[in-house]
Amino acid sequence: MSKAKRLNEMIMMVNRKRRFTVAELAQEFQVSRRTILRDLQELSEMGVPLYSEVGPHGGYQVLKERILPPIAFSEDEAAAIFFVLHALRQYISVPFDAEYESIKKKFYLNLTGSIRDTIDHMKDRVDFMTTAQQEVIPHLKELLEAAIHQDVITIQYESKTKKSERNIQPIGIYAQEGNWYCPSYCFVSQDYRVFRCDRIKRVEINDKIEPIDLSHIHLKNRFSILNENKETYDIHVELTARGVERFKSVSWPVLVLNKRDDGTGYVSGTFTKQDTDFMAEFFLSYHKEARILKPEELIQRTKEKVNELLKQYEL
Amino acid sequence: MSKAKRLNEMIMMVNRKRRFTVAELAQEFQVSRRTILRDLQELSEMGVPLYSEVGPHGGYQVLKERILPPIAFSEDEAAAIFFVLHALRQYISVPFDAEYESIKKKFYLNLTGSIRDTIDHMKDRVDFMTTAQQEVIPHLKELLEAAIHQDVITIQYESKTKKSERNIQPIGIYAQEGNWYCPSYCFVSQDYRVFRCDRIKRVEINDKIEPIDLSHIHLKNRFSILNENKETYDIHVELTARGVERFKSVSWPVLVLNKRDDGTGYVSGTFTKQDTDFMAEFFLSYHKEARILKPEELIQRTKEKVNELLKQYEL
DNA sequence: TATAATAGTGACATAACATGTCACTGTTAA
DNA sequence: TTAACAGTGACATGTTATGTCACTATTATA
Repeated sequence: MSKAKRLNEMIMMVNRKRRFTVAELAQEFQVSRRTILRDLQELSEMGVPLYSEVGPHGGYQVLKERILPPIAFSEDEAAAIFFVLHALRQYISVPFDAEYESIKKKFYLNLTGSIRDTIDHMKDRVDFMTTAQQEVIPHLKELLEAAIHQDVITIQYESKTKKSERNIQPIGIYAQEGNWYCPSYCFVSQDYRVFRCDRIKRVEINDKIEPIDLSHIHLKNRFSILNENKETYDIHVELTARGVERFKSVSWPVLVLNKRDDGTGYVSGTFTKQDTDFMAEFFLSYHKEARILKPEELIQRTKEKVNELLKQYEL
Repeated sequence: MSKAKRLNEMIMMVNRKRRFTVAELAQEFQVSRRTILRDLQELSEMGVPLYSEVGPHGGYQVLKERILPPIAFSEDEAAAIFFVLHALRQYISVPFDAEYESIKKKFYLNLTGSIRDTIDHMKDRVDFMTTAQQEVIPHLKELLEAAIHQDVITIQYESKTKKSERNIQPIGIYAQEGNWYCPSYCFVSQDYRVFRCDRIKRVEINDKIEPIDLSHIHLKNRFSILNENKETYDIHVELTARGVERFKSVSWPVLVLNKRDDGTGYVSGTFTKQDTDFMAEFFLSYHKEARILKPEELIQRTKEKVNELLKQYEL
């Protein structure tokens, strides 16, 4: 095996093993200890964060910030990565600000001339208008990591009215209308709750509480599971062709858009009682393009909303 | 200089030069012609798309799809790239589907063990709820490229009512509410127009028309420039604290949110006459959380809208 | 049509680099 | 005290990279 190939494979191997000894690698790669020592020194110089301890139970360790073997991207791929990094960061706070900068730097070092200009110009030529105010969400990364590793965490949560401390186990994170939310199992209320991530002021891993098994629940299926014991309504809303167009840009997992051949359509599905207010306001904003047929409770609530509007505009 | 370093620099050099001869490179890198030939063969094997022609004015050329020198990313950077690629594609159609697949493949080949699992799990743990229907927008990439290179293109545009063919020069592309839009200078109407990208059915570069100088206009400043000659209204809308919260997730360049210490605030700015209808519906959807004070035309239009609602809900 | 500019190959010597071996130093847990 | 580990330096040897040279082949253009 050539040296270059051996080094690449060595990066992957040490990343996988985390701890290893020189003799061990010498055995695996069928080269001498001396060669492995020289290779490890080269990896260090390349940026692999290695650390060694002598003595029994000593050996090498790879620290955090492990690096991958070098990858050659095409210019189009580089442009795609820049595009999505730039675009998504415009759209919403993402938990990777430091990484964005370092990725940018690495690419810039390897780009010359026209492609560099292309990428520079892209910044002025792509925009995301529905952007929320760019407030940094400090604990988003920790929440995502807790969701991935299924850790229990202790958070301090500040809702509009009160502060509280809770132990939760995140299911995932999702973005909606420019905000990040974190649906989780809450050990305090012993039920599932959705937390708005910018209101989570402190996150600490809590290894005293045993995580519950959420492996079957993730973001795609949580609605059907979590709504099981709640009071729900069946909904039916007729949409004009324009209404259909508009509804297409919304997608709630619980509401389904059914199109007809003539362009009109209707919304069906179920929603929980506590969302009645939201649904009333939502379909009211469609004006003539939406007509609620079911449920009666939603129609009633909508009428009340119109009455409130009436008063405000003194007709 | 070591061979590895020379090869990396050679990738960058040939990418920059596009056309070159063997003797030229031999001179620049201070090695023999024979070595350069061997190096170029290696680059070819590494995937650099080289093509050569013999004879006077012959030489080497790099074809499209140029590749960059290999870059070593950290695992965190790889995770960030995966996150944004995955997230943005959930949110909206992006003109980089092929690149997404090839980037994924390249990373997967270089990932092992835990980090691979982390990335696999991320897919189930991150979601974007405001996602538009995932309709592929066929010409988005060409529009972006035309905007970057300031090309004039001929498009076929299908609005709700009619089809037309136009020559336009794109300023950029932007995403709003799950749709892509392309503000451009239109040579047919001799004015700036915004086109919805999914209604653009054909794109061809038109090199017969000379591009106009749009270099001073880009997405960030186009509103102030383009609205210069249009009839506009000054707006003032009072918002409650809840209204402020809600308005934060909107950001139109022309409307500014002014916050007060008590949490309430107001919206100020200007909008064009033709947007009156949209503004009326928009602030109506805020119900009690928004109160329009200016302009009179907008208040009037809003009252008409409420009247229409009245009829629909038969109060 | 001759010429010069270009790519490309093969063979060989030599230079540079990579590897293995070995004898050694140093640290530390058990 | 011992064994398990990292680490170094020197040197011989094996492998790869490079240069040189003599060659072939193609093609634009003077």
